[in-house]
Amino acid sequence: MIDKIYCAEIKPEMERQRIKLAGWVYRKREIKDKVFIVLRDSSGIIQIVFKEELSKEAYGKARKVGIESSIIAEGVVKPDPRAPGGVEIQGDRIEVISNVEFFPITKDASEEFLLDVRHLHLRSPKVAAIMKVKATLMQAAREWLLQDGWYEVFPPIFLTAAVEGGSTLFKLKYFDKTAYLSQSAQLYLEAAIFGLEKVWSLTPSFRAEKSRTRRHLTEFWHLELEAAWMDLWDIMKVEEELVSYMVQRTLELRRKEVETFRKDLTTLKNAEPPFPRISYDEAIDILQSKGVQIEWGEDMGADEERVLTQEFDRPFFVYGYPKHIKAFYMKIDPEDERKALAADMLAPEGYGEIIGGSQREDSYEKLVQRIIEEGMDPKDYEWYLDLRKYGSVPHSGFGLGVERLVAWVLKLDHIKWATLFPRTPARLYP
RNA sequence: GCCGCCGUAGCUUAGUCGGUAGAGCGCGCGGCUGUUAACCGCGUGGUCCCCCGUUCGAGCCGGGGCGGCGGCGCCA
Repeated sequence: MIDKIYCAEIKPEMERQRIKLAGWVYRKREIKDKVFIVLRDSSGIIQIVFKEELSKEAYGKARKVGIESSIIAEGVVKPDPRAPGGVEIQGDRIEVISNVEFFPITKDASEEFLLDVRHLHLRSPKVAAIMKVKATLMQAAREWLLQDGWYEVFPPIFLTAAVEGGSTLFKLKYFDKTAYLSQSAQLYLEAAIFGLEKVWSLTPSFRAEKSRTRRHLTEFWHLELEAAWMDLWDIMKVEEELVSYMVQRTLELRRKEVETFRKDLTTLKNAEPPFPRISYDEAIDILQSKGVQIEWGEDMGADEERVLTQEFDRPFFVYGYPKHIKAFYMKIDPEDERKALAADMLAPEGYGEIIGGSQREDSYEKLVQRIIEEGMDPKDYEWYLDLRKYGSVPHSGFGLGVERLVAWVLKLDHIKWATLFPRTPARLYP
């Protein structure tokens, strides 16, 4: 590792100090006997001036270097009001590690082109800022989970057939058998709670749906929690505490990056427990009062959800959905057989669902009945049903879409910007 | 699966009535006493997505195909 300092570490107080930098040429401007190079590294940018009078050799090399070339430069710190950021480097040495003739990304690139050259786009400070925020959100999640006593587990990604509507699963050859890519670790986490009680996992999930929306990817990162002895209300508390900690911690550690994407931090700052809780019934009432055409029993579509999220200035829960629009493994509300003990967490500002959670059906008989009702075969769920045969307990869990959370936190217009190499029905490369 | 839109230079695009395909950016050369995605001048660069048809002549009109984008459904 070379002995260099980061661009962001350079401060006006370091005047006259000699320093070494390594990074990439972000901008270059030539004026008569000077070359201005704005150098970029993972921390930020700094301007280096190469003057012919200071070093003819360095000046000559700097003149020839192309955008995005990798270089090592040396010089002296000099505060200057004309420099971006108020400080610059008077450069007298430059070593060109790898020169670039021409860099494909220029100022008029379309979003589509940027995705075509995503491997090169990743070096932009804006993308780096998103990835830093994503990393910090997950760091915060780990901090919270650790201090609250949750065990991280590592569930399988290869699955056998028939879990929750096979049409959304990616199919692949597994020697002489057929396997599917996991779309949720949930069933496996449910098995894990019998030994560990409170477990979580972070895995990729795959959905073979040709969804063309700003909140769907075919591959996304899924943070899932499952806990024994918790009912729906317990798990909702976990959800709001976790999300709140992730958001507040990120505001603390990554304020600068967050602010480059959103000016108004209100909804983030408001994300403190308790989050508002409204029932599905209340949600329908609100929508009907807003003139939305929706009847009790119908699922909320994207349009309805958007209207609802605009009624809130922080994340909120909708609980008590009709059972027929929810998954078979969710427990039926004993006080109202039409409903499932399910709750979604929706982000405000039009973002909508970031968490789907529920209390799970823990009775063997009822679960078998639900599987049959949904037109599925209990034989396909033998091991899962076993969990209800041998020491079944009340338990609950949820799944959080990591990219969806990032998209809301940074007010991104599409969750694909929250991932390194987005996978959509049409995009598998790069 | 359904609805809508779009394919012209490396990128972003203009292209009138069907008549030799134009610009900006990038890149190259030159200029400029401190630039801020610098600026100025000159130069460089085309399978007009593909096929078929109409026509003396198609980027433009007609038919078919392929690819992509936006939205819905599905969901995290």
